[in-house]
Amino acid sequence: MPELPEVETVCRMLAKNIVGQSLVEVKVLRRDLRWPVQLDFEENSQGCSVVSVWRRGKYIIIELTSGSIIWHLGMSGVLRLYDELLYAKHDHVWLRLSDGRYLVYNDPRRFGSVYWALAPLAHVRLAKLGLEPLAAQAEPKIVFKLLQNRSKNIKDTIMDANLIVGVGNIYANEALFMSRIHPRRPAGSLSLEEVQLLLQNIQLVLKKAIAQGGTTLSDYVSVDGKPGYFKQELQVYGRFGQQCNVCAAILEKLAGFARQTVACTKCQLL
DNA sequence: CCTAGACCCTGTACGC
DNA sequence: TGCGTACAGGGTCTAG
Repeated sequence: MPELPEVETVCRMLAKNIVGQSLVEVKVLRRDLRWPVQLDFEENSQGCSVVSVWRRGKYIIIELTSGSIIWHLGMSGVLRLYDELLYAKHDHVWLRLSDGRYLVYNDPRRFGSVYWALAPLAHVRLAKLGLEPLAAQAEPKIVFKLLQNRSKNIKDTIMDANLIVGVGNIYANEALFMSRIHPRRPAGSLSLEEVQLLLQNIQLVLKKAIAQGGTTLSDYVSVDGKPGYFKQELQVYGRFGQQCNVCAAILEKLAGFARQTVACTKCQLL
């Protein structure tokens, strides 16, 4: 399941492989993704050339000579380059490039979405996105202020893309463990020092995961079909019932969260 | 403005 | 073996 590091990995691969090429043919095989693919998607994007590929949060922006394609991979979406077109189950969109290769979007669960927009950052899905955790504006004081007066637990709060983008369930679990902060702590109760530590660890875990090509749990592969190698580094996610790598206590699965939450309640204090 | 909870979807894992 | 069910997850929407 693609999180920020996986999306970043895909963007880098795409930037290397498709910039400068034109989209010779654009085909949508299924329009009922998470949001319906606009009826004019093909005609808007077809014939344009790729200027650059970058991301905002978990949204991939393929900037074209006219407008941009915005792609969100959802949970199970995969963008891959192929030398030839081989129709596979759950292929929903493909783009034929001027070098003859195909960029194919496959997504079994169809939680992903794709749009064409003239100004991608102004798009309704992107306009209200929060801070980029790896960018310079993500300063502890700013994040501390964002968390003030919030009673919701810190774990679900840092996963809110309207505040901070790109921190999905895996990395939220990991960053809180690294910071020795209990997931159930009210977001507003964290001190500036704790916020600073948490932010540092969010950045650290994201950077490490990017360096390893992301985390492949089951379905994620990059553009070249290769998995990520961060799974072996996970300290808590998916390890409930196993021993904490720091204190050897048994890791617990905690209730009351939007997503699976695992913590060492001996290391991470309320 | 904030929060909790439902919802979208299908492959996988598990119990009987 | 096969069937049914719970679960996984990001992001959005609705109700309170």
